Amino acid sequence: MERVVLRTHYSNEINPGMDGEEVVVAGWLHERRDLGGLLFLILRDREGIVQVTLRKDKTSEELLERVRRLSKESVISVRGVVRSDKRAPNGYELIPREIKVLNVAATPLPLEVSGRIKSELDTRLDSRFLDLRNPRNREIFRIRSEVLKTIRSFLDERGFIEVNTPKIVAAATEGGTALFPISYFEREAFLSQSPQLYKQMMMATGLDRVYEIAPIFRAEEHDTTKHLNEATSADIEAAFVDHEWVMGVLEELVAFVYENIRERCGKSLEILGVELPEVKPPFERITYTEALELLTEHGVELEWGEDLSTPAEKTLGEIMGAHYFIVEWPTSVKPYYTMPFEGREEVCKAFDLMHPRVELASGSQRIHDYEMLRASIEKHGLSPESFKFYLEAFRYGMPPHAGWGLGIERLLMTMLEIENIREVILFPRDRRRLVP
RNA sequence: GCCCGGGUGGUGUAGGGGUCUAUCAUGGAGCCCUGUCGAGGCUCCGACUCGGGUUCAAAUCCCGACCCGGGCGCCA
Repeated sequence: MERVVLRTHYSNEINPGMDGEEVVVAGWLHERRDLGGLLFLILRDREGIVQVTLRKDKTSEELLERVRRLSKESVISVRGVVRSDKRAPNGYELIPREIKVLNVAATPLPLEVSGRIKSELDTRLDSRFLDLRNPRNREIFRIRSEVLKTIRSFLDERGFIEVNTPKIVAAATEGGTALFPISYFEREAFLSQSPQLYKQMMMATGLDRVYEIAPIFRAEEHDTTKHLNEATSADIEAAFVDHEWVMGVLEELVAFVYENIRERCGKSLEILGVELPEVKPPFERITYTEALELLTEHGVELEWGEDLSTPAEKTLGEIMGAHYFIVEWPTSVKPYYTMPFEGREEVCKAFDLMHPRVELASGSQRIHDYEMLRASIEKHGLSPESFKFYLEAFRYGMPPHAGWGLGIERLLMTMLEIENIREVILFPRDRRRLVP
């Protein structure tokens, strides 16, 4: 049986030097320009566009008829001969020998794929598959893929082991954020808000350095351009190190991601119209108390012990102007597993990595002493009983350890200067949106 | 959840008591055109979120619902 070839080349694999060669390209009918005796079809694939040129006097009536009324965004495969011509886009065009119509697109389209008429985000998300045919929107996801690869290779290089922890968990273990309850056979369970407890338990195994890139679920009813109810978190945890060490990993990672994306995603960045700034570690560090003083100087008053409000975060971002760390947080605003400073228990070894626009990551050195952790859980008004499975790991030899969690969507939106976080995730889940 | 703004053809918009038989662009249907590249020209098609109210008259004003955007809150 003969194999049907629907594609031999992507559009970017063809050049004017291939004049006379036969190729098969496949994609979507981006545009049709009928000049009467001349008909141009613009085919779009993942890598760009190809012009297919049909001359009325040199093309069979049958072929002309097939494409003349073909709707935009229909799927076609074109077998044709490359013809070098400087009048054509990219310097070449295809003279078709055969055009297969693989699927006809219905009309009218729910949005303008060309991007000539900008649709609202809501309209775009309703027809996300079409929205992502627009190169500008699609390239975000190429970069996203490259960012994830970069993070993996960076952490692999440093001896981290990738792990997968459960996303269905037994209880609202950490307190704080709201969880999504689900039905788990005869019991109630929850979607995991963070791999925190499990990655810490990994420190009691001897795996030493672990990371996980996975979804996190938060049932908060936030309604902003920087929150999602299902997001992606890159988490690390490392044993025999302190918070300073993991901060170093974090800032070097962020800088490496910028450098790598600049190097490997030049074309995508160009399509997005983004020029990545130089990001050089070490990032500036300010203590929580210093942050409050800075804010006071700029007319934003906060009580010591309060978490930063959105306006405070914005003002600080304007002052700092680049990535920075906020360190030495009040112990009271950070979770129970955070290690306080010895001798001044009111502050702890926690840090937030900030981009001028938004918080990117937070982490800390953890409490590794069983009794201390137990006491801290109680102090936070939580019950050690419900943390038994976690606490057990601290009874039989838990090394000192530290870690952080980095929001992938936050990283992407700040890197690519995208206003709404929903744009950097394929199918965002927010307060109102569950479909598609 | 609170505050502010909004909902007009498939998409994006103009219009803010009668002049609306509702503007423009894009799109769709069709015709013309041999070098388009946001092709061009001509013809046609297609809309006032829903429910109540005010008024001689409502896309326009009022009330409610639903939906959208922004700001905030919530969120280690």
